[in-house]
Amino acid sequence: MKIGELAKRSGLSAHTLRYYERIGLLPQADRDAAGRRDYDASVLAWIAFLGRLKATGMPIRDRLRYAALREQGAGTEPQRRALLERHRDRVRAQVAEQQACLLVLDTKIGAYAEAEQRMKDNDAQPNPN
Amino acid sequence: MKIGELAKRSGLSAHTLRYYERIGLLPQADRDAAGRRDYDASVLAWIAFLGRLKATGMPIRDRLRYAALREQGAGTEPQRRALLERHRDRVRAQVAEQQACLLVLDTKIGAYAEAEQRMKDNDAQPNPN
DNA sequence: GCTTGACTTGGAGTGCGCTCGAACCCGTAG
DNA sequence: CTACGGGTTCGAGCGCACTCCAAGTCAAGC
Repeated sequence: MKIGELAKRSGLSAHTLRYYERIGLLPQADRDAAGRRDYDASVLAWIAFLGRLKATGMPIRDRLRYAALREQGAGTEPQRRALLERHRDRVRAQVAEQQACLLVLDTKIGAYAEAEQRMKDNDAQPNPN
Repeated sequence: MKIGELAKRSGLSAHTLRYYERIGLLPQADRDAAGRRDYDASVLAWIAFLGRLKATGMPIRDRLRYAALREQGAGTEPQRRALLERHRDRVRAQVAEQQACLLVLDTKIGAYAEAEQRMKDNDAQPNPN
Protein backbone atom coordinates (compact mmCIF):
# COMPACT_ATOMS: atom_id res chain seq x y z
CA MET A 1 0.00 0.00 0.00
CA LYS A 2 1.34 3.43 -0.99
CA ILE A 3 1.18 6.44 1.29
CA GLY A 4 -1.79 8.01 -0.51
CA GLU A 5 -3.82 4.85 -0.12
CA LEU A 6 -2.90 4.60 3.55
CA ALA A 7 -3.83 8.25 4.02
CA LYS A 8 -7.28 7.56 2.63
CA ARG A 9 -7.79 4.46 4.76
CA SER A 10 -6.39 5.89 7.98
CA GLY A 11 -7.94 9.31 7.74
CA LEU A 12 -4.57 10.99 8.24
CA SER A 13 -2.87 13.05 5.56
CA ALA A 14 0.23 11.79 3.78
CA HIS A 15 2.06 14.74 5.35
CA THR A 16 1.00 13.58 8.79
CA LEU A 17 1.98 9.98 8.12
CA ARG A 18 5.49 11.05 7.11
CA TYR A 19 5.60 13.32 10.16
CA TYR A 20 4.60 10.43 12.42
CA GLU A 21 7.35 8.29 10.93
CA ARG A 22 9.87 11.10 11.34
CA ILE A 23 9.16 11.57 15.03
CA GLY A 24 8.98 7.83 15.65
CA LEU A 25 5.30 7.13 16.14
CA LEU A 26 5.24 4.94 13.06
CA PRO A 27 7.98 2.42 12.23
CA GLN A 28 10.20 3.16 9.24
CA ALA A 29 8.12 2.04 6.28
CA ASP A 30 9.47 -0.45 3.75
CA ARG A 31 10.35 1.06 0.39
CA ASP A 32 9.66 -0.17 -3.12
CA ALA A 33 12.32 -0.27 -5.87
CA ALA A 34 11.81 3.44 -6.52
CA GLY A 35 12.30 4.36 -2.86
CA ARG A 36 8.63 4.97 -2.14
CA ARG A 37 7.02 3.90 1.10
CA ASP A 38 5.10 0.65 0.75
CA TYR A 39 2.97 -0.18 3.77
CA ASP A 40 1.75 -3.42 5.18
CA ALA A 41 -1.97 -3.39 6.01
CA SER A 42 -1.14 -4.18 9.63
CA VAL A 43 -0.01 -0.60 10.19
CA LEU A 44 -3.67 0.46 10.05
CA ALA A 45 -4.44 -1.17 13.39
CA TRP A 46 -1.48 0.57 14.97
CA ILE A 47 -2.56 3.93 13.57
CA ALA A 48 -6.06 3.36 14.91
CA PHE A 49 -4.70 2.55 18.35
CA LEU A 50 -2.48 5.62 18.29
CA GLY A 51 -5.59 7.61 17.43
CA ARG A 52 -7.32 6.27 20.52
CA LEU A 53 -4.37 7.18 22.70
CA LYS A 54 -4.42 10.65 21.22
CA ALA A 55 -8.20 11.01 21.52
CA THR A 56 -7.92 10.20 25.19
CA GLY A 57 -5.26 12.85 25.64
CA MET A 58 -2.13 10.78 26.07
CA PRO A 59 0.78 13.23 25.79
CA ILE A 60 3.11 12.77 22.84
CA ARG A 61 6.02 11.76 25.06
CA ASP A 62 4.13 8.75 26.29
CA ARG A 63 2.93 7.85 22.83
CA LEU A 64 6.52 8.01 21.63
CA ARG A 65 7.62 5.90 24.54
CA TYR A 66 4.93 3.31 23.86
CA ALA A 67 5.85 3.26 20.17
CA ALA A 68 9.51 2.78 21.05
CA LEU A 69 8.70 -0.11 23.37
CA ARG A 70 6.57 -1.66 20.64
CA GLU A 71 9.48 -1.30 18.21
CA GLN A 72 11.79 -3.00 20.66
CA GLY A 73 9.36 -5.88 20.72
CA ALA A 74 9.52 -8.82 23.10
CA GLY A 75 10.36 -8.17 26.72
CA THR A 76 8.85 -4.72 26.90
CA GLU A 77 5.33 -5.89 27.67
CA PRO A 78 5.40 -5.06 31.39
CA GLN A 79 6.44 -1.47 30.66
CA ARG A 80 3.80 -1.15 27.97
CA ARG A 81 1.19 -2.50 30.32
CA ALA A 82 2.23 -0.09 33.07
CA LEU A 83 2.07 2.82 30.62
CA LEU A 84 -1.43 1.85 29.55
CA GLU A 85 -2.58 1.32 33.11
CA ARG A 86 -1.43 4.74 34.20
CA HIS A 87 -3.09 6.20 31.16
CA ARG A 88 -6.31 4.36 31.84
CA ASP A 89 -6.46 5.85 35.31
CA ARG A 90 -6.00 9.33 33.91
CA VAL A 91 -8.67 8.78 31.29
CA ARG A 92 -11.12 7.54 33.89
CA ALA A 93 -10.50 10.66 35.95
CA GLN A 94 -10.89 12.79 32.85
CA VAL A 95 -14.19 11.21 31.91
CA ALA A 96 -15.48 11.74 35.42
CA GLU A 97 -14.41 15.38 35.27
CA GLN A 98 -16.07 15.90 31.92
CA GLN A 99 -19.27 14.37 33.18
CA ALA A 100 -19.22 16.76 36.12
CA CYS A 101 -18.69 19.60 33.66
CA LEU A 102 -21.66 18.38 31.65
CA LEU A 103 -23.86 18.79 34.71
CA VAL A 104 -22.67 22.36 35.14
CA LEU A 105 -23.27 22.99 31.46
CA ASP A 106 -26.78 21.59 31.73
CA THR A 107 -27.51 23.81 34.71
CA LYS A 108 -26.25 26.89 32.89
CA ILE A 109 -28.16 26.10 29.73
CA GLY A 110 -31.26 25.45 31.81
CA ALA A 111 -30.92 28.86 33.42
CA TYR A 112 -30.65 30.55 30.02
CA ALA A 113 -33.66 28.59 28.78
CA GLU A 114 -35.71 29.62 31.79
CA ALA A 115 -34.79 33.27 31.38
CA GLU A 116 -35.77 33.10 27.73
CA GLN A 117 -39.09 31.50 28.66
CA ARG A 118 -39.86 34.29 31.10
CA MET A 119 -39.15 36.82 28.35
CA LYS A 120 -41.66 35.12 26.09
CA ASP A 121 -44.28 35.05 28.82
CA ASN A 122 -43.82 38.76 29.31
CA ASP A 123 -44.26 39.38 25.60
CA ALA A 124 -47.45 37.34 25.64
CA GLN A 125 -48.99 39.49 28.39
CA PRO A 126 -47.75 43.01 27.78
CA ASN A 127 -50.50 44.42 30.03
CA PRO A 128 -50.86 42.27 33.14
CA ASN A 129 -54.38 43.41 34.28
CA MET B 1 -7.88 41.00 45.84
CA LYS B 2 -4.43 41.37 44.23
CA ILE B 3 -3.22 39.19 41.39
CA GLY B 4 -1.04 37.00 43.62
CA GLU B 5 -3.95 36.22 45.87
CA LEU B 6 -6.18 35.46 42.91
CA ALA B 7 -3.48 33.22 41.47
CA LYS B 8 -3.42 31.20 44.69
CA ARG B 9 -7.19 30.92 44.87
CA SER B 10 -7.79 30.17 41.21
CA GLY B 11 -4.87 27.81 40.72
CA LEU B 12 -3.65 29.81 37.72
CA SER B 13 -0.34 31.69 37.73
CA ALA B 14 -0.27 35.47 37.80
CA HIS B 15 1.37 35.25 34.37
CA THR B 16 -1.57 33.28 33.07
CA LEU B 17 -4.11 35.63 34.61
CA ARG B 18 -2.51 38.61 32.88
CA TYR B 19 -2.34 36.58 29.67
CA TYR B 20 -6.06 35.77 29.93
CA GLU B 21 -6.86 39.42 30.39
CA ARG B 22 -4.68 40.38 27.45
CA ILE B 23 -6.42 38.01 25.04
CA GLY B 24 -9.86 38.85 26.37
CA LEU B 25 -10.87 35.82 28.42
CA LEU B 26 -10.94 37.90 31.59
CA PRO B 27 -12.44 41.39 31.75
CA GLN B 28 -10.04 44.31 32.27
CA ALA B 29 -9.38 44.26 35.99
CA ASP B 30 -9.96 47.35 38.12
CA ARG B 31 -6.78 49.04 39.32
CA ASP B 32 -5.82 50.43 42.70
CA ALA B 33 -4.23 53.87 43.16
CA ALA B 34 -0.82 52.45 42.25
CA GLY B 35 -2.10 50.92 39.01
CA ARG B 36 -2.19 47.36 40.29
CA ARG B 37 -4.97 44.97 39.40
CA ASP B 38 -7.53 44.68 42.16
CA TYR B 39 -9.99 41.87 41.61
CA ASP B 40 -13.53 41.37 42.77
CA ALA B 41 -14.12 37.91 44.25
CA SER B 42 -16.79 37.28 41.63
CA VAL B 43 -14.11 36.72 39.01
CA LEU B 44 -13.30 33.40 40.68
CA ALA B 45 -16.55 31.86 39.51
CA TRP B 46 -15.90 33.01 35.98
CA ILE B 47 -12.40 31.57 36.03
CA ALA B 48 -13.76 28.28 37.32
CA PHE B 49 -16.32 28.18 34.54
CA LEU B 50 -13.65 28.99 31.96
CA GLY B 51 -11.66 26.10 33.39
CA ARG B 52 -14.57 23.78 32.81
CA LEU B 53 -14.95 24.94 29.24
CA LYS B 54 -11.26 24.36 28.74
CA ALA B 55 -11.27 20.97 30.48
CA THR B 56 -14.01 19.86 28.12
CA GLY B 57 -11.97 20.95 25.14
CA MET B 58 -13.79 24.07 24.00
CA PRO B 59 -11.52 25.76 21.46
CA ILE B 60 -10.13 29.13 22.41
CA ARG B 61 -12.10 30.92 19.70
CA ASP B 62 -15.35 29.85 21.27
CA ARG B 63 -14.16 30.70 24.76
CA LEU B 64 -13.20 34.15 23.53
CA ARG B 65 -16.56 34.51 21.84
CA TYR B 66 -18.39 33.48 24.97
CA ALA B 67 -16.31 35.87 27.06
CA ALA B 68 -17.06 38.68 24.62
CA LEU B 69 -20.80 37.98 24.77
CA ARG B 70 -20.62 37.95 28.54
CA GLU B 71 -18.83 41.31 28.46
CA GLN B 72 -21.51 42.72 26.21
CA GLY B 73 -24.03 41.69 28.82
CA ALA B 74 -27.77 41.77 28.40
CA GLY B 75 -29.28 40.67 25.13
CA THR B 76 -26.59 38.14 24.28
CA GLU B 77 -28.13 35.28 26.24
CA PRO B 78 -29.55 33.42 23.25
CA GLN B 79 -26.14 33.36 21.55
CA ARG B 80 -24.45 32.25 24.76
CA ARG B 81 -26.99 29.52 25.20
CA ALA B 82 -26.53 28.34 21.60
CA LEU B 83 -22.76 28.27 22.08
CA LEU B 84 -23.08 26.17 25.22
CA GLU B 85 -25.58 23.83 23.64
CA ARG B 86 -23.34 23.13 20.67
CA HIS B 87 -20.48 22.59 23.07
CA ARG B 88 -22.52 20.25 25.23
CA ASP B 89 -23.23 18.07 22.21
CA ARG B 90 -19.56 17.90 21.38
CA VAL B 91 -18.64 17.02 24.95
CA ARG B 92 -21.23 14.27 25.05
CA ALA B 93 -19.78 12.79 21.88
CA GLN B 94 -16.30 13.12 23.32
CA VAL B 95 -17.21 11.34 26.52
CA ALA B 96 -18.78 8.53 24.56
CA GLU B 97 -15.64 8.22 22.44
CA GLN B 98 -13.41 8.16 25.48
CA GLN B 99 -15.50 5.48 27.09
CA ALA B 100 -15.16 3.40 23.95
CA CYS B 101 -11.40 3.95 24.10
CA LEU B 102 -11.43 2.82 27.72
CA LEU B 103 -12.89 -0.51 26.64
CA VAL B 104 -10.11 -0.95 24.08
CA LEU B 105 -7.57 -0.01 26.73
CA ASP B 106 -9.02 -2.54 29.14
CA THR B 107 -8.87 -5.25 26.50
CA LYS B 108 -5.26 -4.47 25.69
CA ILE B 109 -4.22 -4.34 29.33
CA GLY B 110 -6.06 -7.59 29.92
CA ALA B 111 -4.11 -9.22 27.11
CA TYR B 112 -0.79 -8.06 28.57
CA ALA B 113 -1.86 -9.28 32.01
CA GLU B 114 -2.76 -12.68 30.63
CA ALA B 115 0.53 -13.01 28.78
CA GLU B 116 2.38 -12.12 31.96
CA GLN B 117 0.40 -14.69 33.91
CA ARG B 118 1.31 -17.41 31.41
CA MET B 119 4.96 -16.43 31.81
CA LYS B 120 4.70 -16.88 35.55
CA ASP B 121 2.99 -20.24 35.18
CA ASN B 122 5.82 -21.40 32.96
CA ASP B 123 8.39 -20.30 35.50
CA ALA B 124 6.55 -22.20 38.21
CA GLN B 125 6.68 -25.46 36.28
CA PRO B 126 9.96 -25.45 34.42
CA ASN B 127 9.72 -29.20 33.73
CA PRO B 128 6.15 -30.05 32.75
CA ASN B 129 7.23 -33.69 32.04
C1' DG C 1 16.36 55.87 54.02
C1' DC C 2 16.69 51.35 52.36
C1' DT C 3 15.47 46.77 51.45
C1' DT C 4 12.09 43.52 50.26
C1' DG C 5 8.62 41.73 47.75
C1' DA C 6 4.71 42.12 45.03
C1' DC C 7 3.34 44.31 41.24
C1' DT C 8 3.75 46.51 36.16
C1' DT C 9 4.66 46.12 30.79
C1' DG C 10 6.45 44.24 26.52
C1' DG C 11 8.23 40.84 24.14
C1' DA C 12 10.73 36.53 23.47
C1' DG C 13 10.67 31.52 23.96
C1' DT C 14 8.56 26.78 24.40
C1' DG C 15 6.19 22.41 23.30
C1' DC C 16 2.59 20.22 20.83
C1' DG C 17 0.86 18.69 16.57
C1' DC C 18 0.50 19.32 12.57
C1' DT C 19 0.42 21.69 7.74
C1' DC C 20 2.24 23.39 3.80
C1' DG C 21 5.40 24.75 0.03
C1' DA C 22 9.33 24.16 -2.99
C1' DA C 23 11.89 21.55 -5.76
C1' DC C 24 12.70 17.36 -7.28
C1' DC C 25 12.08 12.09 -8.97
C1' DC C 26 9.67 8.34 -11.27
C1' DG C 27 6.37 5.07 -13.81
C1' DT C 28 2.73 4.79 -16.87
C1' DA C 29 -0.95 6.22 -20.42
C1' DG C 30 -1.63 8.50 -24.56
C1' DC D 1 8.23 11.67 -25.85
C1' DT D 2 5.87 14.03 -22.84
C1' DA D 3 2.49 15.11 -19.54
C1' DC D 4 0.35 13.52 -15.22
C1' DG D 5 -0.28 11.96 -10.94
C1' DG D 6 1.72 10.01 -7.78
C1' DG D 7 5.82 9.93 -4.69
C1' DT D 8 10.43 12.05 -2.19
C1' DT D 9 13.09 15.44 1.24
C1' DC D 10 13.85 19.51 3.82
C1' DG D 11 12.49 23.18 6.19
C1' DA D 12 9.41 26.96 7.26
C1' DG D 13 5.12 28.42 9.37
C1' DC D 14 1.05 28.22 12.29
C1' DG D 15 -2.38 28.07 16.19
C1' DC D 16 -2.80 27.02 20.96
C1' DA D 17 -1.73 28.00 25.57
C1' DC D 18 1.12 29.32 28.18
C1' DT D 19 5.77 30.64 30.48
C1' DC D 20 9.34 33.39 31.46
C1' DC D 21 12.58 37.26 31.43
C1' DA D 22 14.08 42.09 31.79
C1' DA D 23 13.56 46.36 33.49
C1' DG D 24 11.00 49.15 35.92
C1' DT D 25 7.40 51.02 39.84
C1' DC D 26 5.61 51.20 44.34
C1' DA D 27 4.12 50.41 49.47
C1' DA D 28 5.31 48.87 53.79
C1' DG D 29 8.48 47.19 57.47
C1' DC D 30 12.95 47.70 59.79
